[in-house]
Amino acid sequence: MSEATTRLVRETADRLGYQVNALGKALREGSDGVVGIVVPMVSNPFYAALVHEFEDQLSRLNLKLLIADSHGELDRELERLEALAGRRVRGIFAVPAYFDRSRPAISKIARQLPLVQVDRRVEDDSALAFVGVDNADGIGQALRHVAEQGAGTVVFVGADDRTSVGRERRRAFETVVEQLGLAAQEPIIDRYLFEFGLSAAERLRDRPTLPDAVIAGDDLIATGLLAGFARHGVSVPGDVLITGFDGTILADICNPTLTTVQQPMATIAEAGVEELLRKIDDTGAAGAHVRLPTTLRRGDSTGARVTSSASHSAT
Amino acid sequence: MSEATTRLVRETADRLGYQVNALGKALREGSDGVVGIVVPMVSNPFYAALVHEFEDQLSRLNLKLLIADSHGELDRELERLEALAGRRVRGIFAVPAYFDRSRPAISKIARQLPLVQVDRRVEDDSALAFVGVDNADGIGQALRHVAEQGAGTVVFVGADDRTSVGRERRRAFETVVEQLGLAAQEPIIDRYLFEFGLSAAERLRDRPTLPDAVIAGDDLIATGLLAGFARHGVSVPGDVLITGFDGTILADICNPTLTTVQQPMATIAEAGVEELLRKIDDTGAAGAHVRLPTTLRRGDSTGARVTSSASHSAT
DNA sequence: CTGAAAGCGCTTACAG
DNA sequence: CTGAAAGCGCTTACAG
Repeated sequence: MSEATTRLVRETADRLGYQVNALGKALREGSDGVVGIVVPMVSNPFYAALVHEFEDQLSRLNLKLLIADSHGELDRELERLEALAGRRVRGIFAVPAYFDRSRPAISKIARQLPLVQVDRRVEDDSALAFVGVDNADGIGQALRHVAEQGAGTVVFVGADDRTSVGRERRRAFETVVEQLGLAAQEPIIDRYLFEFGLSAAERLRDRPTLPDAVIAGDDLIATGLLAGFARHGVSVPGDVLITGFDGTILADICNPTLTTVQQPMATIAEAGVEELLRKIDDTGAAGAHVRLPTTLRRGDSTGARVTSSASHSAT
Repeated sequence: MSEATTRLVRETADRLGYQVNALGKALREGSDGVVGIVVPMVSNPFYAALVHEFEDQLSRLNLKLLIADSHGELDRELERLEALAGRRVRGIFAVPAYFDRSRPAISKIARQLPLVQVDRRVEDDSALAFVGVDNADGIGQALRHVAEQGAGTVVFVGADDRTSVGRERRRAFETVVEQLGLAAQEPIIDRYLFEFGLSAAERLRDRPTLPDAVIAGDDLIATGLLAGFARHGVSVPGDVLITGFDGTILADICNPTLTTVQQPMATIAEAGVEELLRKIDDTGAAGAHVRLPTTLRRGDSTGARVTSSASHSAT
């Protein structure tokens, strides 16, 4: 076929506005260039950032991202997973709504197509791939930091055991508190919401004694605590120290800025995509569990930092 | 066909894990139950919230949402729009990256399938549907409010004319300032980023005189200004008042809380879905332009509110 | 090397 | 009322 013909065909196609029908292509080829992700709540800045990173990684591989929101509800999660599977997406990233109750749905879908759990996992998931952070070590970093800042009495304000993340952070808190010989007040447990942090601040203020430091389950709770304490005239870090978890933009926006356990969002997305590609190449591949390290990101909520010039002159 | 047979078929299908292949269904039917949305940045809390509302509205109609991120870049936007069109989605919601340069891509896609512009629009778009807020009135609400709080000199810190929202808010600022007889300092113009607000605060502090109030182009810029002023010891609302725009969760999280122009996210999604359904029903339907009203949401960044009990006793 | 046919999984319209 | 055929748009494998 001559070059001229090729050009003519292309030009005519363009002129007529021809566009490949991705549906026909996908049907013929068994799947198309779409990957799905199911998150509990896109409006949580952590998941928004994570989705952003995944979208970025995937677009380099010419893959599109279909985003679904489970609202953290079991039936919605199943419906979303089945909708994605029914569309024969190449693979699915899932942040399970529940540690225990999401297991059947996640396992079922994982039997049908490549699936990688992200951030949270379900129980007995040795056959399933997972990419997330070392939550226990993250909480350890936060606790050691406030201990160094002089905190003796601490309290955990976080989420319940319904999610793997909730239970991992909560248990790590108890373990590390003991290791460090700190005193722990009764924890306050609910959900990852700003409003919860707000009300938790009130409950803490009403206690006979305020703890020296509050370890929050995530940045939303931490910023809620910050706002709640501000309303009630409790000074942070003057009266109490606060740490968050995730390292979202919220930590910059609040005042004082928040000390938080930084999750490596870009690396999570990279590792997640890598795992998914592995599963796509070899459907029988065992599910690897990837635990990435967190880093402590210091803000002003755990005490004013010694400025670098001052710290130099002190040395 | 007997009931027993029906049941047997269903049970067997279930046992074998049969699942309708949405691809075949879609190919046969010409389209499937998927709607696409292209936003400039999912990690902007405003767009995250908007996506959340759209997802909510659509799921009631059994429609799935395919989310794409243009990063505010022209080529990426075109690529995403074409990918969605190639998949023969039912329709597309688009937040155009540019007022002028996005026009060809948006128009082209809109000729192929139902498309509704959301939040931002392109120029000469009388044929295209649009749903957004009355930005001019929103800026008016903010300016009248700071004027009532005693501000005489004001400044606009917002985004440039590349987006319809940027130009609408900026021009409204100039118009209303004149109407109210306020004095305006030289505006500072860049992009909708927290970091920009941060640097703008520094530039304002370095001016010979601080304005009485800063009208920010959105909540990200406003919270950036807040954080920037806090770092440089400028008191808000003591030394300067600040207003935001959007009404995101950021307005609650910052300290002081932010007075902001609240966009009715849920109503925008409702109206957007309604317009899209109209276009789907009647492809030739003229593109309606829906402008929804904003409301002023008062925070502490424009002066401590008189508490309701105090205001009652004062009356 | 070119061109026509087969088939992905579905649903609708039609023949029996 | 039941069952087989046609066709959505694509790509791959095969016949000419």
